[in-house]
Amino acid sequence: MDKKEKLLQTALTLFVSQGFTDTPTSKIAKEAGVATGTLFYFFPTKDELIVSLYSKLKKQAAEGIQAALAKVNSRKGAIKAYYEESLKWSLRNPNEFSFLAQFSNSPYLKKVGADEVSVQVAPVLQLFREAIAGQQIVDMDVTLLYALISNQVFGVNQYLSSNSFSKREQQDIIEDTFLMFWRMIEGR
Amino acid sequence: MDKKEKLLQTALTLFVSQGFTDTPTSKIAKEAGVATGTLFYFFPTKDELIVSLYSKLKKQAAEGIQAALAKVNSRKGAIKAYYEESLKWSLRNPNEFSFLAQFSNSPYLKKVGADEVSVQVAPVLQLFREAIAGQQIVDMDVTLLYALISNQVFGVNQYLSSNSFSKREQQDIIEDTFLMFWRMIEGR
DNA sequence: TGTTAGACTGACTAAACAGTCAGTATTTTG
DNA sequence: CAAAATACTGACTGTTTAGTCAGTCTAACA
Repeated sequence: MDKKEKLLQTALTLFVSQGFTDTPTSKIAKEAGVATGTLFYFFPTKDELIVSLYSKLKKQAAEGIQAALAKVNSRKGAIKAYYEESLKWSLRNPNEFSFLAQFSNSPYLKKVGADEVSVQVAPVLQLFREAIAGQQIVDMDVTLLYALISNQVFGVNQYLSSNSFSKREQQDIIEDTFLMFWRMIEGR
Repeated sequence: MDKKEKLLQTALTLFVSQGFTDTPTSKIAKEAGVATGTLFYFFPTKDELIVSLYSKLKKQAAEGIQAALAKVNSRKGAIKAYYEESLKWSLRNPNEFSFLAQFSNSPYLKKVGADEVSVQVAPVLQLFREAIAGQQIVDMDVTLLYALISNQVFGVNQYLSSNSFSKREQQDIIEDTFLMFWRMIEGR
């Protein structure tokens, strides 16, 4: 496998289990089966490795979720698809999700361009805007709606991943909590 | 002032702006106006300093919020009070809140006893249990309800603190979002 | 007043770490 | 094939850092 890719993958595992700063670059290189110099050949500094990993995962997540949106036509269906796919992605990729959570609550977040973050968010905001225009949901700042849906996804993920449910039960909880979310934001 | 207290306070500020591991103990001591040895006199290791700070803040937050609960009699009122006070505390204490968020998403969390965490949560779970028994809200796992309310608080805090609203506007948003939350969880 | 205990000091050290670099292997190109 | 560019190596270094320790200061008590 590509050594650069192997480094990112190893770094992910180690970062999730020990945190950014308690994971020495030497250990990442060793575990990935490459020389220390190689790590710095691809990533000039440790910080750039961390930020690269963030960008890669964020993009990866967004693509998977965005793909599911395309298959839907109704507006409520699109928001539901976004909710469901976000949750399913996070359950399928617990390490990736945990890394993103840790990163987003750390001072590293500042090292990422604000526009890089907003690009991923834009399509969801658009979805909310259309639903407001169509009077399907309450008329409020779409960034607040985005904060609400993201954090509900986060909370339900927390709940699902700290219990051991069957696939069927998970699916039910995902659907139930989406209906609750929809009830929360729907107009009237 | 108490040097131990001064150390905790200084550590908080530095941790929030630079992260745990990019804040050397030497800097904490210097900024707090004490010798390095003093820091290790009170906290045997840096990790214990971090965990102590977590425990202190968590307790502090819980007390403030719990106090407001006592003044309320109705059940919906109690849940509303919990929601409002949590948000207000987090807005009044942004550094403290940011530290707790960072800590909770870091591998340090494992170093805190599980029961220490659950003690703070118990009264809220009880509140939900009673509301379910009284058929005021949907009958679902109270820990899921807890995950939902906590994360909604977190999301609304995020929104409020990244915009500059007047006190009045803040209050309105807090109340509106609580009503939405209630609509989400109320039984039929 | 002398004794004792806790608070506090800061120069010091041993270990760990990010990043370098001079050089070797491998692949691409002309 | 030669030459050039790129991928990769790992021993090494300068710096930073958590934590130590031998000893000082303060206050209370007997």
